[in-house]
Parts: sequence; structure tokens; C-alpha cells
Amino acid sequence: MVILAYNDGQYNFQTVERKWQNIWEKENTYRVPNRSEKPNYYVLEMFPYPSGALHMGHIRNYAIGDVVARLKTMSGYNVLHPMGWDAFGLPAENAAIQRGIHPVEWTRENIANMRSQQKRLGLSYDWEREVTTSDPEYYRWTQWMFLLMYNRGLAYKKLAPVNWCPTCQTVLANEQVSEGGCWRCGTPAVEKDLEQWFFRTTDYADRLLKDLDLLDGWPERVRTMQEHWIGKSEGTDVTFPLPGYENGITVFTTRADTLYGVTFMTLAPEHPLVTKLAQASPRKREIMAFVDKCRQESKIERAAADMEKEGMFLDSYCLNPLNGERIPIWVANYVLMDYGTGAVMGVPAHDQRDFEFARKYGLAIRVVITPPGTELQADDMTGAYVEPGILINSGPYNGLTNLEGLKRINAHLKDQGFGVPSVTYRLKDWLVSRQRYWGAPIPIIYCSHCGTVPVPETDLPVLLPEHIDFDPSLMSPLAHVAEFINTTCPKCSRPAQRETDTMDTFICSSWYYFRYSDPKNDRLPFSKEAAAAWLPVDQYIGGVEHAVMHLLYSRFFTKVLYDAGWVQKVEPFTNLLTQGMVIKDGHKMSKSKGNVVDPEEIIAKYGADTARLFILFASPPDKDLEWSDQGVEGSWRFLNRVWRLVKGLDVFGAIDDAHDQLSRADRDLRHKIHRTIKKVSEDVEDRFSLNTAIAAIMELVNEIYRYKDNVPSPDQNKALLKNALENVLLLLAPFAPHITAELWQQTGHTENIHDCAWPKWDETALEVEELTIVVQVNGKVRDRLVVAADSSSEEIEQLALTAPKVQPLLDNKQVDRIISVPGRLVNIVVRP
RNA sequence: GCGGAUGUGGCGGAACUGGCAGACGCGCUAGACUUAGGAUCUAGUGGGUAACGCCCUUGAGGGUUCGAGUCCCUCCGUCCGCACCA
Repeated sequence: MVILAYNDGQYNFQTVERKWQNIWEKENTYRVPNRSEKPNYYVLEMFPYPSGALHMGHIRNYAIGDVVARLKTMSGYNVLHPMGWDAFGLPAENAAIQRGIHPVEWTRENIANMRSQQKRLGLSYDWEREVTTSDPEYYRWTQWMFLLMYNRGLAYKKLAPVNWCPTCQTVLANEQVSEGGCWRCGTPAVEKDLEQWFFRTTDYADRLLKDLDLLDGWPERVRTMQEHWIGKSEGTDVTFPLPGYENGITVFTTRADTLYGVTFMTLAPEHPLVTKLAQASPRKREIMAFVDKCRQESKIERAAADMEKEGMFLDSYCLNPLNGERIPIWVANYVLMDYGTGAVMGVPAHDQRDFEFARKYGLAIRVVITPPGTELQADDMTGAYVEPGILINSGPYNGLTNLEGLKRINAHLKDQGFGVPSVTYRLKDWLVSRQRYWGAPIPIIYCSHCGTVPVPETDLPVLLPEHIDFDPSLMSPLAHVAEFINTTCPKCSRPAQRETDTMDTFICSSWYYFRYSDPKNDRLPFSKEAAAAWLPVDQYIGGVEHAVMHLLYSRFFTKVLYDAGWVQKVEPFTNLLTQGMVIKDGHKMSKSKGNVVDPEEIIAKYGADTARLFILFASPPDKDLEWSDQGVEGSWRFLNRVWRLVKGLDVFGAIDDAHDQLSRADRDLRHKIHRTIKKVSEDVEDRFSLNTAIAAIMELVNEIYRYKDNVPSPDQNKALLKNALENVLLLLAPFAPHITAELWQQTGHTENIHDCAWPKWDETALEVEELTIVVQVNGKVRDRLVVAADSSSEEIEQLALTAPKVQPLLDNKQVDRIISVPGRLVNIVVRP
């Protein structure tokens, strides 16, 4: 606080901010009813994981959301702006393991600290709606959601090879693994078979894809990412007969037109036929050793780009369904069991991967599509030919375009019973089981008589046991708590065992935005009326890192709840803003890089208003933001400039104003006021351009200073100045809520500034008396003309042609034509 | 490899529909006030040049146009996402 010792003229943000935060807290200013006479508006920032303290990314997220919330409130909406905690998850459990703190305690302390930080930011949350996902009153309904999925046939259990992180001792979904390692700790993932609960997201794949069209309030790039993630692919399931096996081998292909070019078949190492076929091979031992080797590499490693393609011949053959040709069957590491059918037909001439594989193992390459006019020779090829062309070596289909061939071959396959149209998605079912303590227990009971029995709704929540052994070597902590496991069957009352897996935390965050509409409901997750009053979220704001998983899962939940009749809309978030990262010295802020700026320090030194203002001013919200300590200083100076301006002008008392006519300076200032209102309103509401909105307010402040300094005191229009200052404060209020509230009160206003109406601009004040017209000759600016606003194009052109700086350039030249853009420029096009 | 961004002064960025490039802020320079300045105010600040003139300038090169940071083509750099998807 060195600065304050020097600067007696500066405003005391500590006092001001504390004062207003206390008032807002005491008066419950931001509590919002579900219904009022105003229209509802729901703005939501992605709720945080309570890691311990807020970082700059949080501040940015909340600052943006708070501007929207406050602006919408001033614009006459009943605004829901809630906050809560995504409180289940690994770090709490790791803290328990490493430091012996119980997750309940650790989470409670972190939330208390972060909530107090949020309060010191002056965010307009309705704290009465706060939710915490690790609270039994919340996870009770998360369990209810699981039962909803279960009862609708959308939750099921299967044995599946999963990514296993040896460090976290947990299963990782494919999408939770980055660069071959666990997304949390980086440990290389290995493969392991476990019985797991899944949600049938693939049942909704088509709707998740199609309804992206409804999301025109989302960034294009997020929709594209989801589209690629879902990865719809339309093709054919083609069955290759396999002597001795009734069902043959089925492959999924989008390229049935290349069927005559199949020279080998490849199976994934996990494919059930591999073991069977290997039994018949003299090299059985070798083959099984190869399969084992493949299975030890995790799926992630096998999917790596530079993975060497490897395979082995299985000493078996299947038959091409079109011509009965014998096709050798291989097992290959590049075929994935969980995409398509786990078997791929090898067409080396027209698929690059197959081409590489065939060249490596000396398999035949047969061209069946050739560019028109030439005939492609297999021996000359250096890569697969994947372009369209004309079918050759394809029996009755020779000479057709491959597209026409595709249609006819598909029809033929269908007739003969060898092929059915098929759609395959890249999207997988959602693995929701976690072998962890700190999550919502899956509400399932296993009874030796009744089998798998869901916990009755009336018995929810299934509570986490408090006393727990966090020995990290225990795969699943709950599996060691007898009083948790042992229960009675809800159906037959015999002794039975509970499921010991807990739920993926993405489930908790897939429905929290519904809970905010009715957070205290102890009979339902939320009432239909409350949800209908608020949902969908009008404006959702969060990091682009959630572009796929969280947003896709939330969309899935919303659709299921819609199908079950709980909600009226099929999409949860009407408008989405994905904010950019906060960068320092060119890199993302991270502890490992040592470039972290602690928000706590900034708020302590400059206050919340300055911190918020800088972070919003430094960059457009959807772009990355380069942190600058000096930039913060600039925002601090600006707020002080506003403070001094308002305090220094005595215009708020009884106004005895003799100015019944506006001077030129008055009219210019009035014009600037209304232009600023228009610009700020449009920048914020139409295009989220918060940085330019703040710049416009700064310009207005500069203009008021100029007026004050340049117009002699007796000539100053006090009513106008008062109006100017009031508008500055109103426009600035959503960005810097404390200082504006204080100045508003200090200038004699009794109403809270945040309850005032957002200012409206007056179109007549936007009209100008004079315009500056640029004069160009051959596209180069040569002069500027100040003309009356109502001048005609002809008048302006005449003035331009005779302008002193222009005329010499027209000597000995012929004027070809003159282009006039009204209100902007005149371009005189000349020839020598 | 595929997909998506993105490239503008010393720095963050502005220019919304093809019409004055560099708004606003930071930094810097000079001055004022001052015991002092890390406060405040004034003036200046893209580059070149003796020039209030003139020329150049939005990653590079071409093109369309009266006019291009903005549209089209080719290339280069940076960042992000996904990746054997049959």
C-alpha cells in the first residue's frame, strides 16, 4: 500500500469496495425470484472446481459474466446469475492421501476461500442459489439422474478394455488422455479390463449432431469441434464369408466401390476371431505373442501418428462376397476394436494405411479406380489413389464412375444378403464408472437372488461413508468399507452388496444449471415450472477447453431430460461465449512456467474494479489475453480520473442554469455522450466487444475533461455536464460496480446505480452539423474538406475539384470519373 | 498428416458492410507543478527524409477494384485441436 501513502487525491478503493460489498450482502441485493413482472434472463459462468484459490482465468470468466448480468439487469430483465462448486474430483482425494485432510474438510475450506474471493470481486451472484455437487443434498439428485438413465435403458454395464492410470488408480476415458498419458498427472496410460458402467451417448449421436444446427448462438469453431467429435460416417456393413464360420467377417466401409480391390483382411488384436483362427495355425504361439504385445500397448500408444504398422498372417482366408476370391486374413495393430466392427478390408491401391501395410508385407496391390484417360499401374504407385475415377478390374462394374459403382455395388450386396447400409460414429458411449471415493456413489445394489437392483428413489442419497482409508494402493476405497457395501436388497430384503464405483464428475456438471433454477427443492432435482422459467441458459460463458466434453455431455443430459418430460427445450445453452486464455510472457499461466500472477495481489493493490476493468479492456473476451502489470496501472489511473472528474465538478447541486441555448461546444459534448451510449450498448450487446466499449467510455471521459478545461467556467453548461457524468457512471457501472455505486451515491442519488435503467441514446443528438470528407486522387488521400452535413454530392465534388491541394494534381490530366461515398470520401480518378 | 484459428507501431489492441490504417490504453520523449514524483497536467510519439512537403507501411508475393488490413490465389511463420475413423 505504498502508493496510498503518496496519493491523497486517489480514491480509497478498500473502503469503497468493502462498503458496497457489505451493503449488497446485507440487503441481499442480487437475490432473484423465479417469476417477476420483468422478463427472465439467465447468465451463467461455468462453475469452478474448488482447487483452493481463484486464478486469472476465473477472474476473466466472472468479470465477463458480471458485465452481462448487470447490463441485463439495468436493461430491465429479471436476471438469474448463480454460482456453485464442481466439488467432487481427484485433487481432494490426493490431498487426503498426501496430507491426511479429509476431502470434506479440504473441499469446505477451499470453497470458503474462493467464495470470499468472489465476494471481494463484487460479483452479482444470488448466493442463496449456491450449489455444491459434493453436498448430499446435491448428489442425491445426481444419483437420481443415474436412475433416470438406468430406467430409460441408457445406463448399462459391460466388460471393456479401458485406459488405466497407474498413478491415479483410475480409469480414463479416451478423451481424458493426452499425449499417451493421464490428463491430470501425465502418467502413461495402460490397458486394463474392468466391468464398467456406461451411458448410451451413442443412442443420441444423431440428435447431438443434428441439433448443432439450432445453436447459432455458439461459436462456429465449437460446433465444428463437436461435429468432428461425433464423427458420423455413412457406409455399409459388408460380410465376407469365412468357411467354417456361419457369420463370416463383417467390416464397415464407406468405400464399397473399392471391393474388387480388396487383397487382404485385417482384424484388430482384440477381435474374437483372432484367437479362434490362430488355433488352426501352425504359428499359433507366435500369433498369440503378437496379440499380447499389441494389447499391452495402450490404445493411446497404438493411435500415435508415428506408430509402426505391424501385423501377422493368420494362415486363414475369407471370401470376397462379390467374386468369391480368397482373401488372406491378417491381424494388425492399427485396427481398432472399438471403431466400426474391429475388422477392416484392405484396399491398398486406394487407402494410404492399407498401401503402407501392403508394401511392408509384400501383399498384392490391385488398382480398381483410375483417373479418367489413363490407366494407373500398381507398380508405379508411391501412395494410394483416393480421388474419384473410373472403375476397372471390377467385373460388371468396369467403366462406371466410382460413385455410380458405389450405388450399384451396395444395391447388389443388399440383394445378395452380404451388405446392409450402416452408420458409424466416432463418438463412444460414456464411461461413467470411477474407482474412487470422492464422487457420487452409483445407486445400484447387487443381490444374489434379484441381480442388479437400482436403489429406490426414496432411499436416496446413498451417502459416502465418512471414515475411509485413503491408502493409495487400494484400487477402490469404497470396496473396503464393510458398512457401506453390506446392505439389504430393496426387492427381497436379503443381504446384498452395493456398487462401489462412484460417478464421473462430468455427470455432476451436466445438470447443475437446472438445479440453480430450484436449488432448495428436497422432493425433486428441480421443478418443471422452475426449469421452464429459466432454461435454456441465455448466455453461457467459459473456457474453450470445455468445447467438447462438458458441453456435449450437458447437451446429452438435456435431451434425455426432455425425452423424460422434465424440460421443454432440447438444448441447454442458447448463446455460448468461449473465452480465451490468460497469457503471460507468451505462455499460458502455469505454476511450472513460474509466470502466475495471483489475483489476490492485484485486488489487494488496486481493488476489484481495477482488476476487472483491466482484464476486460486488455483484449476481446474470446481472444487470449496478455497479462500486463503496467496495463493494470492504466486501468487504475482511469478510475481515479473518473473519481476526480466527478468529485471535482460541482454540478449535482441545485442547478441554476441560464443556458437555454446550447453552444457549439455544448452540442459537440452532447453528441459525444449519445454516440458513446450507442457504441457501448451495441458493442456489449451485439458483439461482446467489451474492450472497445471501455475504450469508448474512456473517450467520453477525455472529452468531458476537454470541455471542462477549455470552456470558460461561466459558459459551462452545468446541466449538460451533470448529464455527461451521470452517463459515464451508468455506462461504467457493469464494468466497475463499486466506484460507480459510490460516486452515484455521493452525487446525491438515492437509487442504487445498479437498479437504474441503462441509458438510451437520442437519435437527434447523433446528427452532426459538419462532416469531414476525404478527397482522394487515384485512391490516394490528398485533402480533407469540412462541409455542411446536408451538402449534396455535386457540391462536394465541386469543392473537391477546386481544393488547393488537389488542383495541381489535375493539371494536364483528364478527369476520368469521380466516385462519391456519401459522408465519407470523394475519389477523383484521372488519366494523363 | 487432417482440421481450425491467427499474423497490424516498442507493447496490448482498434478499424463492425471494401472507403482517412494505428481508436483506446501501456511504454517512451519533452515540458509544467513540485522538497520530491512512482501523483497530476500539457505537448509529441508507425518508419524514412533537410522539409508543415514527399515517399513507404497491416507476415511475403501476385490478383480483383476507382479504392484492399478487409475479397481471391500462392507461399511463410506462430498457436490450438484432433489423429491409423476404414
